[in-house]
Amino acid sequence: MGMPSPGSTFGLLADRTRLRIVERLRSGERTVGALASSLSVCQPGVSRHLRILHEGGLVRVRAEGQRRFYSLRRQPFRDLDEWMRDYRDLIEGRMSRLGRLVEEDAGEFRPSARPFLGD
Amino acid sequence: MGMPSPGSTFGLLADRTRLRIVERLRSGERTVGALASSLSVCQPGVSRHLRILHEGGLVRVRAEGQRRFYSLRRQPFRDLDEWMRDYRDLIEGRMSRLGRLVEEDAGEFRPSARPFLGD
DNA sequence: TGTTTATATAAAGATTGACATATATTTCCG
DNA sequence: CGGAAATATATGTCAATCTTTATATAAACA
Repeated sequence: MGMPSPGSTFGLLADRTRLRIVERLRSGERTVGALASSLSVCQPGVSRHLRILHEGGLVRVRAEGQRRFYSLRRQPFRDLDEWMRDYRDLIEGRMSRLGRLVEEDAGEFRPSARPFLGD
Repeated sequence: MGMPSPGSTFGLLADRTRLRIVERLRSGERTVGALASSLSVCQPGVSRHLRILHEGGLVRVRAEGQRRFYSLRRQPFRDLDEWMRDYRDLIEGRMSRLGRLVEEDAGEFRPSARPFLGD
């Protein structure tokens, strides 16, 4: 459990608030207060999520006086990108024969409670 | 809430078992039983996770007799790839000025319970 | 030193989510 | 038709997680 794997990164990004935090950090480092006010989330909430993100290796912190500047680390995103590479064939439509069989229906998608039966 | 967004996809992939299922499906469609035995997860468990994946739009189903063949849909992965595009600059080290300031430390990373103070 | 600002942690309640066991449904086959 | 195979659902339980409120720490400042 040294390096954060894509699997655990998914868990970090699965939370709505955390994802919004990460997207704010995409353009550069931010303080806790800046995040809290810009996201209209209470400060302890932001702190807690930042702690989780930090423990998960997604962000780093830099202290300057009383303020803490959080920013994204690149490694986990690099790992995510690497993980996605295995799905490039799927993404670009190049499927194995087995996959192609069902990929060709290409019909519209509609989620349903029942995988089948219901239209 | 129509199309599965990256955000919700992260939630789907956050679960260990579901991620393993998805990775099996990467090479083509599989039946529930095949997944259950190959992953050593009980069949109801696999069915349940497949239902969640289906409701989330990550997989489709094809019925053939008593068996159901599950396979990956490409759209959510395409969306994921698209989402990652916004992080390409970060991944490749091209950061905004603000980001670069902290990116340059490039020191080793070590998760800790306390974001600071510790070491 | 006392007060304000910025951030972290604690505690408690509510919600969600996973897992295992048992059972129902559908299809195949003799 | 009756049994077996494949898959889905229901239920009860347990653990993890999020949210809020209150409080603690730590630095800045007057």
